[in-house]
Amino acid sequence: MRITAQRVEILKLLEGNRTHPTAEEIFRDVKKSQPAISRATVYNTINILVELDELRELVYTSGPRRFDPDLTPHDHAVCIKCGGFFDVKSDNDVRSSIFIDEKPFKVKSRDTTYHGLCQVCANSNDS
Amino acid sequence: MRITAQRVEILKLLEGNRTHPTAEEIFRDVKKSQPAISRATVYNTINILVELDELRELVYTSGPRRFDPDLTPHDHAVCIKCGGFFDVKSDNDVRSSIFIDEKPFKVKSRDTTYHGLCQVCANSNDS
DNA sequence: GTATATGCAAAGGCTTTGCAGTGAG
DNA sequence: CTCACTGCAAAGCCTTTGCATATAC
Repeated sequence: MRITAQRVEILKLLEGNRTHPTAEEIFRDVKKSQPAISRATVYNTINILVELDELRELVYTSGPRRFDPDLTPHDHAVCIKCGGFFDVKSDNDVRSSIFIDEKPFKVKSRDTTYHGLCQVCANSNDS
Repeated sequence: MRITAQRVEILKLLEGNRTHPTAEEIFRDVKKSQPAISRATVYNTINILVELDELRELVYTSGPRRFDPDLTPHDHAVCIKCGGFFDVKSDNDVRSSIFIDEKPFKVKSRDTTYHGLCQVCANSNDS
């Protein structure tokens, strides 16, 4: 994997990023320091990082993919009203093996997403 | 919600269906009994059923949406090699409330997906 | 009768691909 | 020097939308 100026900027932007950005958001932000960058480069780099397990692809329903550079085990919560995407501490261990019809399934990763209402939306009264 | 021949056939097809079909697969299968049905009708019906909580939209990464008419609490496992999609018994309860920065989040549903290798793929030796 | 559902085709959002040119190693 | 990466534009996949017609109630 070659180190290019574009990739350096993408990595800089992702480092410590807790906003769960979409590819489009990454593209928009990297454009500030790399005005000529193309979406293809962003998608290409993201896909390589996910492939290398250096970037986590989030798991949820609907909309564009979101990415998370935080590789420590944690879950996520999505507010069904405002769309907010939050980190949640895991309360159970990742099991290395589960059984399906008594046949073992070798777990590589586990993704848990809660769907519901965040505090702000739960307390607001608009329809 | 009106009962039309198309909807009856879609519901028949989904009833007891454990294949986690995509909209395209539902379209293809319903075509057998309703040759003139359009994708728009399938998508429309699916979306209404999901909205009414009569059909579960699965949560996983990549590819088209998959649907599950089994509304009892259970998790899923996806084989990263063959793409197989399996049901998994849940081993923990759905929590009705979690905390994010000490602020409550009202959980409506929880989705857990395991990514890994199914028994067949774990035992095969091809690259 | 009338509102809702249908089928079709077109458009839309997100992502990938093909290709010629560029630049890291 | 060479091969991987880039930017661009086009295409691709999945889904939604607009509209005229059909049909459940």
